[in-house]
Amino acid sequence: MTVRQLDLGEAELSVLRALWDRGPSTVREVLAHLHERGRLVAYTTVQTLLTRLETKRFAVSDKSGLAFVYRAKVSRDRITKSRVGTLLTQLFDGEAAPLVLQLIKSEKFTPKEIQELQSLIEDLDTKS
Amino acid sequence: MTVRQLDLGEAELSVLRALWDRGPSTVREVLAHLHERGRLVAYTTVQTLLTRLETKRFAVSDKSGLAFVYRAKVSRDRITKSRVGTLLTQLFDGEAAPLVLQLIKSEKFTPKEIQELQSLIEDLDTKS
DNA sequence: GACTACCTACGACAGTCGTAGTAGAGGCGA
DNA sequence: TCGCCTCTACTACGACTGTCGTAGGTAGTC
Repeated sequence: MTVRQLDLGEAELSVLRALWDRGPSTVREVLAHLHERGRLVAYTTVQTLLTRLETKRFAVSDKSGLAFVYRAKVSRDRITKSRVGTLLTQLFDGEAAPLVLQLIKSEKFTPKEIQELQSLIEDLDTKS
Repeated sequence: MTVRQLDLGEAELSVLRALWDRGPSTVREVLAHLHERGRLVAYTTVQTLLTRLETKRFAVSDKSGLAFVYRAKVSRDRITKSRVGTLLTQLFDGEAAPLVLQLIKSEKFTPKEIQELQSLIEDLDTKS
């Protein structure tokens, strides 16, 4: 069946990110934002993507001025969680620990981040 | 352009996982494996997916007996890293720390895992 | 009023994915 | 040998995605 309704393509996600980063924006503003980070798409492409985001209920639009202003309707956190959850299911049998371990082994962290990690884990430790 | 050659669909990934889990397998064996975990696809669907995996160089086949035997050609680790990398890029600007923090906050860990995390982080700490 | 610039609506198109059917070859038991 | 079972090769097809082009409205400007 493939009912993957909570699904965002990569391009759609980049547009949604623009809305998260900029706040409510017009097509043109999103376009500029994308161009700034090297995604050289056409105006109408962005328009299509925003329309699709709206169809999928990830964004809403309202026409206050001349052009429609789009606003994200899902939080970054929600999408993030969903994506991470999918990854976990698909690759780690839903277990978070292996992923965390791998990340810690293979990625770099600043001392500050390490600090933060440490205190978080100590919290876990005392709670359990 | 969208040249995302290292891309696997969700169904393709589930087949690849079967190869990782079972080792070299025939279509029928993969099919049985998938059925066991509730993915009720048709024989020919699995066949198509395996063919596609081979086309994309994620698997190889050889006909030793009656049927082709497929074998994963990429490691679980490689795919995992690539997937995690994509996620990081798309949602966390490539930074691992925010993801780790979120995972630690929102997921559950066993005492043993916490232990392991702790010692890993201490290692990081002394290295930096 | 006509020109120009910008906006939206809609259609299109190719590539990917998930899913599967059909045709035909090869082996094996009756 | 005949028929059946299983396997492979091919084809198909709809949904989804990424990417745009064109047509047509609207609003200042000369």
